[in-house]
Amino acid sequence: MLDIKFIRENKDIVIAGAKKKHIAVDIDALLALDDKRRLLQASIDEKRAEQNVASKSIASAKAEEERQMIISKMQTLKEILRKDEESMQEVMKEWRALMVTVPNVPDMSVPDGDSDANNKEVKQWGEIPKFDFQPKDHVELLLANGMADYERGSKVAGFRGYFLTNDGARLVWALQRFVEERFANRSDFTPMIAPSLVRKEPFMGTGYLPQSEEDLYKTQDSDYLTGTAEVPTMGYYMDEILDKKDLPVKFFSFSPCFRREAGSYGKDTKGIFRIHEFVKYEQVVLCEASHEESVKYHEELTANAEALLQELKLPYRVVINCGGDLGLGQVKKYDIEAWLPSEKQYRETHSSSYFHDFQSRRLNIRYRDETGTVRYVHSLNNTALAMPRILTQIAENYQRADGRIGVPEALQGYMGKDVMGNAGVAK
RNA sequence: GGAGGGGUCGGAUAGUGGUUCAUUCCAGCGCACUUGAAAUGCGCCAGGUCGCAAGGCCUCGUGGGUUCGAAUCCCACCCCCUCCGCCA
Repeated sequence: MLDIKFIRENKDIVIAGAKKKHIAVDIDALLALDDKRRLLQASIDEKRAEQNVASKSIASAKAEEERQMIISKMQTLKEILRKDEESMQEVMKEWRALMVTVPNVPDMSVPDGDSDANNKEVKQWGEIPKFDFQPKDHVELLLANGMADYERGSKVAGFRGYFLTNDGARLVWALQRFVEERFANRSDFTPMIAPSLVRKEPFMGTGYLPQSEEDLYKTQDSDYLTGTAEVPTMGYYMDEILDKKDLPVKFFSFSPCFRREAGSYGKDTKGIFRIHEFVKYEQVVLCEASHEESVKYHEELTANAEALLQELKLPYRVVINCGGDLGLGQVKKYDIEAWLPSEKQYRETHSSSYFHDFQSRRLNIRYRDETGTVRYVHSLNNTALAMPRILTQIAENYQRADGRIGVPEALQGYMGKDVMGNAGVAK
C-alpha cells in the first residue's frame, strides 16, 4: 500500500513505476475518486460537527419546547447525513479496491524488462563442474539412488507429489541442521517456527492477496496455507507499535510451504524442483524507515544466503530482477540461482527483496522514533534455505561417474558419510 | 462440539445512553533541584484524518442496527480466558 498523499503528490513517479513493473493501474481514476472522497468527508465532518453541538444543547436545554425543536431539526439533518454516508461507503469500496492494486515504485537500479529473461546478472561465484562422463539430471539421479519416489508420491499426493526416502530424507535433515546451526545461534536473528495455516489479513498485508489468490490453498474455514514463512512472520507484529531501540528485528523463520503453482502447469513437471509442498527457512527483517537501512540489510540478507551456497560449494550467480519480474510491493529483488548442469543454466534457490513501507502500511507495523514520531517500519526478506529444491542442485553438481552422489563437505558431519546412494528403494 | 466470562488511546485500569470533550496509575519525554544519578516537584504525553492556520472530524475488537445523541442498548462476526467433551 502506498500513501495516498504520496500518490497524489508524485503521480508521475507512481505511473512510471507501474509501467516499469508492467502492472496496469488507473492512477487518474484513483485520484478522481480521491477528490470525491475528500469532498464527501469534508461535508460529513461539517454535519457531524453541527450534530455534536446540537447534541450538547439538547442535553442542557431547560425548556422542553426548545429541546423538541432542536431534536426535530436534527432528525432532518440525520437524513441528509445518512445520504452522504451512503455515498461515502460506495466511494470507499471502490477506493480501497483501487488502492490495493497500486504497486510500489521500483528502485532506479532495477532494469527494464517484462520477464526473468531480462534479469541482469551482477555476480557469479564458483566453478561450473565439468564431467568426464554423461551427467544425469536430478530426476533420474534421486530416483536411481533411492532418494526420491515420484510414482508413489503422485499415487498418494497427486500431481507434483513426492516422497523423499533413504539418503533423500537424510540429506534434508542434514541440511536443516546445517542451516539451523548457522542462524539459530546468531545473536542478531530470532529463531522462529511460524504457522502455515494463516488468516487472510497477513496475506493482504504482505501483498499476496487479493492478486495471487489462485496460487494459494484455501481451507473451508477461509484460512489459507502459506507459500512462505514471510507471511506469518510479517504478521507477527501486525497492528503493533515498536520502539526504535528494538530495531532492526531479524527473524530466522521456519515453516512448511504450500503453493498451488496455478500458473505453471507445464513447467518443471518432473522431480522435486517445483512442488506443491516443501519446507523453507526464511530471513525476515524489520528496520527503521530509511532507504539506506533497507539497502544495507538487503545486501546483508543476500550475503547470508550466498555464504550458505559457498559453504555447500554450489556455483551460483546473483541477478537483479527486472521491473516485470517484481511483485506488487517489491522495490528491488535479487534472485540467487545455483547451477543446474542438466539444464546448463542457473536456477533459482533464493529470492531477496525489500519493500520499504509497502507491507508495513498494510499490516500497520510501526515504531516510535527518538522524537516520539510514529512511523512505518521497512521490511525485507530472503530465503535462507528451501528444501527439497536445493537437492536438485546438490545431486547434479555432486554426481559421480558411478551414478552415486557425493556429500558436500559441509554436510558430511551431519550425514556421517561422504557419498550417498545405492541404498535400495523401499519395496 | 457444549457452557460461561471478557476485549477501552504503549502496559494496566475507570466508565451501563447526553450535560468533563474517554478516568486514573505506570512507562516515556521536557524542565527544575543536583557535581552526576536516584528521589522529588511541575509540565507534556493515544493514533489517524482534513485544513495555511484557528480548529473540525473519526477510532473504546470488527461490521451493521436502534436513537436527535452509543464505549454504554440490539444483531452478526473475530479474538482471548475458564470449565466440560474429543484428541495428537
